[in-house]
Amino acid sequence: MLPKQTIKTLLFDSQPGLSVHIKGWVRTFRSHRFISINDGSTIHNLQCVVDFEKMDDQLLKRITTGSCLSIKGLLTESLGKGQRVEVQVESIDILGDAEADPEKGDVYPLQPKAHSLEFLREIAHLRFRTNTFGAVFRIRHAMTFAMHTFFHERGFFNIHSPIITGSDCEGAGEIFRVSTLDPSRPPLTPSGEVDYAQDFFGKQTHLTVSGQLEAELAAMALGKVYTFGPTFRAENSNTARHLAEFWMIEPEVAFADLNDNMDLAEANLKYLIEYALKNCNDDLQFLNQRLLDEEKNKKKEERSEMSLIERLRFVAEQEFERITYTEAIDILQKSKPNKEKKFQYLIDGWGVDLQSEHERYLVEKHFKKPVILTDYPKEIKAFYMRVNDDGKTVRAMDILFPGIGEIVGGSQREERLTKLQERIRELHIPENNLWWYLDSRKFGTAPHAGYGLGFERLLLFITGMSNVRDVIPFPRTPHNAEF
RNA sequence: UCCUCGGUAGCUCAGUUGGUUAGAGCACCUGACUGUUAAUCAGGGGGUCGCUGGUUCAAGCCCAGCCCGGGGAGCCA
Repeated sequence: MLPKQTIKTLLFDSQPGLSVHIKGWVRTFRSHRFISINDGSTIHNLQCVVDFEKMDDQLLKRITTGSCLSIKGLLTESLGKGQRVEVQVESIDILGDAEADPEKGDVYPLQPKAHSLEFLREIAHLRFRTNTFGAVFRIRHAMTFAMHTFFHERGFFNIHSPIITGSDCEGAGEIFRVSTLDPSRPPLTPSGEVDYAQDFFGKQTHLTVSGQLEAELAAMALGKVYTFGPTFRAENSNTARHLAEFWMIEPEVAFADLNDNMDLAEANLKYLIEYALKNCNDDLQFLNQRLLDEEKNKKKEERSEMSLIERLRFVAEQEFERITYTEAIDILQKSKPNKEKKFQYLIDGWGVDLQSEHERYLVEKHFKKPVILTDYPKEIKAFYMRVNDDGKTVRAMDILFPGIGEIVGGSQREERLTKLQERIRELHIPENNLWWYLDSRKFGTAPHAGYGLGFERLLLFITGMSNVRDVIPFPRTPHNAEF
């Protein structure tokens, strides 16, 4: 039976004298007397005190780190210093043992000590039970909830864009094919190619790389929409910022221009940060301390100027710096590292794409706050972005965050049919695959804008973790789909 | 995919110019103690040194290939 009480309510809202029935997992068992138990409702553990002289010795021996217990007892004021209340144990049922002795079987791998994140990644099925990942995934939930709240409060409608799609048009990277054909003996056409007409959908299909194009169609009727779903990229990128399966939020707004788009994105990010500060305080305090402890091992020069929580407050309060690509190139060209040739890629003129080192310089050294870059050269941006009157730049915007880089990428969309077709031809995109998208420009087209927000990158910033593989429960990366 | 660093006990790591029986802390087992906060104290068990091949009288250490992981880069969110 599900207990009515959680450790969270017992620790913070309950008074001594209460009868307690609690179920949870043992974190530590000290001095044969103190069981520290956690049920996931909060990062804090409940201390359960047993009178070992009255308890069965065989039962006590089975109370190991990781085992699952059902405990009945009385809530009392704590005699010790670490907690307000504790439970005087009356009875214990062991719901699940966790072996600690290697001679008796497979040992529960988590110990009451700090483990490396790399080790925990290899036991992703158990890492939920650590303080760090408990905090991270409670915050991930809170951010999911806050994301929907943010858009709902502003009159947006959530659109479920398809996961399997038949259009390979955005050029947003390599795709994962979806097929039910037998890979070893696929049906062939007379000319010897794989005959996808006989495949499940009667054509080639793949996992979505973005819900944007579908969201644009919905925005041309519902006005303000957003998607929030998984996205798949089969790119062989091995970095702390990339996943083969990640979650993206993509708002799309009719009658909005690039300035509206920037306003929305900035408000969106600040709302989430403020929500976390307000509602995830315990977990953030823990992650804050975790980072401080980690920094103690670093050299002074490598330590960050602000703690996690200070950084969150700072970004929530700051106006993001808004500059054009052209202005950014100017700043970078005149910058010290460019003049002293410290950049690996020197900025020698207008038109080149910015590298990570340049984005970091702008955000972390020059402005020292989030930066929104706009109006990039059209050559380095996607076909659907609205061309400016200069004919050279497009109404694109990227939001760059300290320590993370690009967290948002968006644009005002090209709503003029002929201009859009021009761009499609310039980039040699097969137009007939996009007939449904072009229809939105044929029939009642309207100016509109939107962006994509990488959910895991946002979580990196909010939790202070440094690898996206540690903010998604089961990361999918090249050569890794174990769980 | 490229560059770079690494892989030694269940975990975190040390291991000297190649040289006898590969160490420590935590975890585990036995005992002591009992209001602890990753409890403490004493004793004990635990190793295919990532894999394969090579050099050498001798390889954890040197060389080659492969596998796995971290960091950085590219691609991007």
